[in-house]
Amino acid sequence: MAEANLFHGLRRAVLAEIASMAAAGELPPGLDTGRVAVEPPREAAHGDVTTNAAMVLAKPAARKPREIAEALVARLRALPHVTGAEIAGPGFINLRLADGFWRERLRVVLRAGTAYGRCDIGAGRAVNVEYVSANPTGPLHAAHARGAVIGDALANLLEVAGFAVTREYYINDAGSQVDTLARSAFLRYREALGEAIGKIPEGYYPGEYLKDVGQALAAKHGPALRDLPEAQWLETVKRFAVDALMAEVREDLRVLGVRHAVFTSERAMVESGGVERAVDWLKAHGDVYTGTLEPPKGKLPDDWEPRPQLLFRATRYGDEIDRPLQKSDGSWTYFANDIAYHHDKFRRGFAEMIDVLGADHGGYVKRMQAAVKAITEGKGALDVKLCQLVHLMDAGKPVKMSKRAGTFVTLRDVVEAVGKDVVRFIMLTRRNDQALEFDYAKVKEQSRENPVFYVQYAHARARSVLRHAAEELPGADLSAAGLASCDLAALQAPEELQVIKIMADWPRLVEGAAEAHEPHRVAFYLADLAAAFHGLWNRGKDDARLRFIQAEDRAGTLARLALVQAVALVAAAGLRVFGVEPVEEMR
RNA sequence: GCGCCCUUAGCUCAGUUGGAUAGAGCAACAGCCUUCUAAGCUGUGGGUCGGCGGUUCGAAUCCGCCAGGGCGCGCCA
Repeated sequence: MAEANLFHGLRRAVLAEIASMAAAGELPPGLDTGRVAVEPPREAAHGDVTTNAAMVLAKPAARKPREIAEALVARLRALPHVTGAEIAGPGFINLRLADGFWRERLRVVLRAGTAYGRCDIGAGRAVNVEYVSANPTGPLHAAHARGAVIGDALANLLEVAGFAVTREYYINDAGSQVDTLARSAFLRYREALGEAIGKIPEGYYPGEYLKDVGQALAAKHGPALRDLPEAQWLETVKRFAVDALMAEVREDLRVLGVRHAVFTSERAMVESGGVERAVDWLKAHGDVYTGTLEPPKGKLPDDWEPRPQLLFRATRYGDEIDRPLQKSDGSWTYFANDIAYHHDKFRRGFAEMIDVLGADHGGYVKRMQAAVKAITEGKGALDVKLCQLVHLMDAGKPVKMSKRAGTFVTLRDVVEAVGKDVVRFIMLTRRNDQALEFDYAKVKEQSRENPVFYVQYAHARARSVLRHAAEELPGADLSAAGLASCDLAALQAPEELQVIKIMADWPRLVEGAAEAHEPHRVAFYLADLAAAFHGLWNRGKDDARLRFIQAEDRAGTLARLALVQAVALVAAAGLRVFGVEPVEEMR
């Protein structure tokens, strides 16, 4: 089978020519070619392929870029499929490839079918992607959807790139927030037993959703807990409430189409001695000491007093200050627990870890990366994807939310309003570290400006043509495999070749996006593919020769259907990375 | 006050890990189309890449300082 990423082969060909130039004495031997890039040029006008080889080699070879380029371009011109090679700018070499070469790429797409774009840069390495990890103190709200979708799409992308991915959710069920949850649930329990509880006091979770938990507690325990001192009901109620809310969270995630393979309980990890294990490990490596931190610069916390405490030597691993592991009451800080959690991930075989977190964790990244470096002796790597805010709008007006009043828009509200596929796609139309505007009205609009619609429409349009063709050409094999072996000579128009070139770039895009951990690149790719396909379609309006189905031209029709089939395949492959169902028709 | 992230066309955003004359969609302007296969098409104008320095063949991209916005700043998670 032909190599999916055609630029790999081209790069090898360029390097082979460089080697033979060295052998012929035209270049010094043993040059480092690591920085030689062979890629599509930014501008289509510059040809199909560009390489910076002459410029990169100029310095080590002590030659002028253009001199090297002259010699190299003559050799590249002789390569198979190369129809043009020229030197441009400061020493770029631009290549043009034969139309026939591109037509053959179409067969590569069709033969690979739904597997087109898969690659093996991951080589089966284990990667742990942790995402959502919201506190189990309430239903997921709209902002959680972004992290959920980014994490899920990134996991899909890494799978396509050949990694062994584990999707993980960290349940923060150990801290004081779940104590607050338990007290709030207990209040609702008393309410369910008929007591008038009045206004929910400050410091409790006011959300209506806790009424159900209170009802369920009352149904299970009757009045048995009501008159006990807190110490005797807290554990029971906490566990019950956390379980109930995690069930809600899982349901929210299911509605969004997000499924984690592993749920790790912070509490279970702490109770099993995970923190001691991790801290002892750090102690043994000299990364823990008892010391007193300088007060933070600027405004002091009201109750600041210098206090010796157990510290992690984060400065040794690139952080600004050393970080506390224990609170004043001797219990572990959240950070200590998180070190233990990442230690645990590493022990489970994950050297590569990705945490998808909210932007409010920004100040936390350096210390966690320092900790991962320490706890894995430099063998592990942690990438943190911070997700910026989502601004919910409706027709340009902000949707009102108040966390204090407990009136926030839930994830489920959003999914019910526009559908999971729209939520998923839109959440991926911006880089994770940029704020995103989510406008109910705009995301449902059926227009060029709405990328979900535009991309889905391209897929639906392609599928529609194939359905139509099946009626026009009874008995023809219009499957991808069948069309892969038809005569493609009719594909001559620049618009047709342009669509093929974009599809030929899909494997390269997957590699780059997977390496950079940037699923949003897929959204922009799909929009480009859709634009080229719609453009081709529109050209068929004025130029009948570009219409896909032409009764009097069976061979040409089959060739164009091969193109259409490939567009459907690639669009579907991209949408599946997003966990979005490609639609057969627009409704 | 300190740290992290962000700043690209009037607006919304890309920019392939340092490449060429910085791109796309809206909006604006100028035409076309009014019916086919499915909710239009073509063209034009628009930029100090927040600012100033530095690194080098080459910077939106890397480094330093400054400005503006967001987030965070021991005993919240």
